[in-house]
Amino acid sequence: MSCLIVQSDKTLLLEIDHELAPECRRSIAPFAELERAPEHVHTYRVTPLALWNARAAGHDAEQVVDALIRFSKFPVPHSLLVDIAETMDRYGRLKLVGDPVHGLVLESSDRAVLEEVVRAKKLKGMLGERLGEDSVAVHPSERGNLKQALLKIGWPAEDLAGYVDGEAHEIGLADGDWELRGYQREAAESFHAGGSGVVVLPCGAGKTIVGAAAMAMTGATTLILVTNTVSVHQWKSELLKRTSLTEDEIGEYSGTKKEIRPVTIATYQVMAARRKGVYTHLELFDAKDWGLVVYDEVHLLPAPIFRMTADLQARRRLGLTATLVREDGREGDVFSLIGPKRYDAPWKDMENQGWIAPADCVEVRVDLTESERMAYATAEPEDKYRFCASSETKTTVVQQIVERHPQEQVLVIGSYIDQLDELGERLGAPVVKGETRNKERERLFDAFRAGELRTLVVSKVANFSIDLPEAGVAVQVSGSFGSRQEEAQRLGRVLRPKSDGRTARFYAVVARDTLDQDYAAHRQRFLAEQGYAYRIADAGDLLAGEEI
DNA sequence: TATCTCGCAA
DNA sequence: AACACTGCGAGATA
Repeated sequence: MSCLIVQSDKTLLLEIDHELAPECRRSIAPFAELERAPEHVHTYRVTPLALWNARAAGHDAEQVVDALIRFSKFPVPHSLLVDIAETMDRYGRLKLVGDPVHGLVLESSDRAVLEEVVRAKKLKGMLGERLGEDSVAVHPSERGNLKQALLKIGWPAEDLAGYVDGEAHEIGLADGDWELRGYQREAAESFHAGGSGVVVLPCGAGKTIVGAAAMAMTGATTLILVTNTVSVHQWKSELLKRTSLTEDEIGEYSGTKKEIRPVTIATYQVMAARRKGVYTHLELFDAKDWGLVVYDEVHLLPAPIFRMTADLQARRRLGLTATLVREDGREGDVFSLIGPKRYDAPWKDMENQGWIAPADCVEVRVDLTESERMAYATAEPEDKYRFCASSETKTTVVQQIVERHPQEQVLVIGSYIDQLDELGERLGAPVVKGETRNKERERLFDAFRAGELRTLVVSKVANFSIDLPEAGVAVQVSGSFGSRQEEAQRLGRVLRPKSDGRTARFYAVVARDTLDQDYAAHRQRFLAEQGYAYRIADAGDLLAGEEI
């Protein structure tokens, strides 16, 4: 009848072919993380961080328990339900509040918890004078570090200490031939009500516009931190288009320009740049009395920016991202330093509303040749992935795939330059890689956009370049080991809605029975969590002319 | 002053 | 565990 097996080790097994599976996935996604996603049964894990995010979003333990019981095939282990209730109850047992006399105070209605915390070695030096049975003073400069440390020892504090307003600066949304979409408004409102936190939206869903709406609601000077200079320019032009802000109210702070204006857009790199061990651009944080700090692509936030953010806890902070997963496992630091997840729009919901195109994902499995198999077996461990990912046979398969879609524009994406050069030659398509001059990139991207170029081969530049054109079909031939966010970004390249509503295709060409296959499985996890199922096809069938 | 090229860090 | 790509900043070139 039902589709879920709930185990006492906090793993959930979901039978994905079951008719209730999509509904079940949607119910458990807020508090469970996808761990493994093979063909028939997906494994989720109920993690503390996911439970706390759910809690911060206003879900209570009862809702979580209900979801598990509703979909479970067998009686749910009682110990697990107790554990979930207790874990969720840990969030907010401690509260950080502002105090007119002591500045910042950590308080708890549970004295035992406070005793435990006061004695914790990891919190040494962050706490001040004991104010009473249920409260202790906190050094204001330790607000961020304390939250980070409390999360690590399993007692995440709810931060109710409020924010400085910052220097007021009126920002309105521009009138024009556009409207804030429903989910964008909800996201901005949900952020504003929470004060700080993260908004998760798929690529192309208009994160910049959510940022603009949040800025309008805050009505204060804003510092926007972004990953690269292309993004600096994109934010600026988008803000000019969508808000009342004018050219001279928006500053660029990067390697080449150092403008500080009521709204300033800076790169992470310039902030993280050190000269002889000292950060040279810290003055930007104090240059204005910022009322809001926006962190674009928060899943890529570099370590030094985390450290600086720990000192900015009195300012409102908005994190924007398409995937909250970080390959370095610092999700907890995002939670404690930027804030909990305030809004999350699953990709499939966006698809149902027509904001992104439906996509058909196919994993094409290729056999290594006899000689390749031998070479793979004897290769040094550090060469193994590169070798199997760049198998000769893949080139022929990619050629076939491109021929199968004569009406579509195709992007071929990979990670190894040798392989891509070879592919470019065989397909008669230009290759855009790191060494391609900016002028040349622009020319090729324009030609592709204009439809003069049907096929384009791109390297890892696809991970950074925002003005890369979109396509109807993407073929991935190799990836950065198991990077989930890279996979998500690459799929994003085909998700712009098509004028006739047709489905996009995403092919991952993978060498069978090798490391390539293992990494591919790992990369697909995030997208599986979003409801994308990969069909598995055999390259032999494809080459024999069969429909796949 | 503007633009390019390079080494470096992450 | 390895590769590709990026931005910064400084020095060179015009």
